Amino acid sequence: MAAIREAGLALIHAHGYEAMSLRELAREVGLTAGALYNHIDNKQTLLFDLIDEHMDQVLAHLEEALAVDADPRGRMADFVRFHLLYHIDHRLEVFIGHSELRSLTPENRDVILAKRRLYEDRVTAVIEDGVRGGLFAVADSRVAAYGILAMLTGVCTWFDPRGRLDADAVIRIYTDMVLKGLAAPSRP
Amino acid sequence: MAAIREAGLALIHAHGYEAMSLRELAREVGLTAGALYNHIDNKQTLLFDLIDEHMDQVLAHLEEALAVDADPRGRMADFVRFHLLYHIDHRLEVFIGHSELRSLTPENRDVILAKRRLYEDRVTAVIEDGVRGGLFAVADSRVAAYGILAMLTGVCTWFDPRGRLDADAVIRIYTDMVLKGLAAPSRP
DNA sequence: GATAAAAATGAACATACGTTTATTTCGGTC
DNA sequence: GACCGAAATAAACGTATGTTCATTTTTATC
Repeated sequence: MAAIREAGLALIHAHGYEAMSLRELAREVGLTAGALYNHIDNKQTLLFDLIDEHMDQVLAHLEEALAVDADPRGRMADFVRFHLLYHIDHRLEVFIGHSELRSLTPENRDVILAKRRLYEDRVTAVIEDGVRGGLFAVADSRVAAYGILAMLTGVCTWFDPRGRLDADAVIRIYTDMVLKGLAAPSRP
Repeated sequence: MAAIREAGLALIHAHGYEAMSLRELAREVGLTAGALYNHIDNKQTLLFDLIDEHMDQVLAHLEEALAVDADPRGRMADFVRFHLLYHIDHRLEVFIGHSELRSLTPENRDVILAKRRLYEDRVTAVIEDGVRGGLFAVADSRVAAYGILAMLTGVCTWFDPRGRLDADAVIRIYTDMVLKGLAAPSRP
């Protein structure tokens, strides 16, 4: 049931997974605690499903976003736009996907980390493409990818849709910084 | 008592503030639950003190790090080195300082956010200096500061002291990306 | 070695936890 | 309108929560 997933997301975000109570979640969706178990397996599976489905979604949308452009600079710009827009729209999932890795079963955590590595691999590959073509120059493509990912994901902590800057302005600023940060020194 | 603060840090990191138990904290330092109250005011104040003292420390060390160099490029490089080294050494505090803002009293949260703003202001000022001098070119110094801060702070989530790269290598890579990302187009 | 201050104890407070279970209610199909 | 599977209920399981308090133990000063 979608209402349970949504309320669960909000409650985990507000209290942390361990401290969030299934009784409060049930109350929030108009059920009693026991009745929840007609819709979820247990608390741990609820957390895992929330994060896992988010990972599947973001991976699928990433493929779409990267399929548009052939040039590494264009692909990187497409990626920056996609990552910012998607993460602005899914702040709770992103927060939980990082802070509650600790609460996952080792097996469940491994599943999520493998999917996250896939995401990082795709970004790293774009950078490596650019390096091979002489457009980018970085000492380590993977660390560069980590840096860019952290920088972009950081919008989740401060972006306000009704703030001084709208999403497009942020995208312009970040795209400029990322492309300049990766760029090879221009030939004279 | 330092042992309480250290164990509290580890327990909050492992379970989240709400779910961490004072009884377990007491057990960890060889006390009974009630005896804890000879050393701390209450659970909330323990959390606040942990974060607040971290903020004070990082602010003080930032001032030292920024006092060395006059040139904006040098100051930014100094900042990148400092921020990376300090955050690598204080991963638990950094994690809690972000993820457990939600668990602070509104008044306590405001205190922390004000200190964080001071930190951001200092970085923003360095960027603005560079922009004024024509060395840097960014559309918005504050957003650029947010981006750089998130990028650097991200090391906390993946850096492994015994991994493929040591801290100095990471510092070189990030310093290069940051300075290039901020740089004004070179004059012909 | 008495004394005073500081620290530790264990019990108590009312309340909450995730999950299971036997039982009742609900929705929709013949 | 009987029937059946799905969904909801209330109660129960043993255990845990932050904090207070009267009492006992430890520590250090003269």
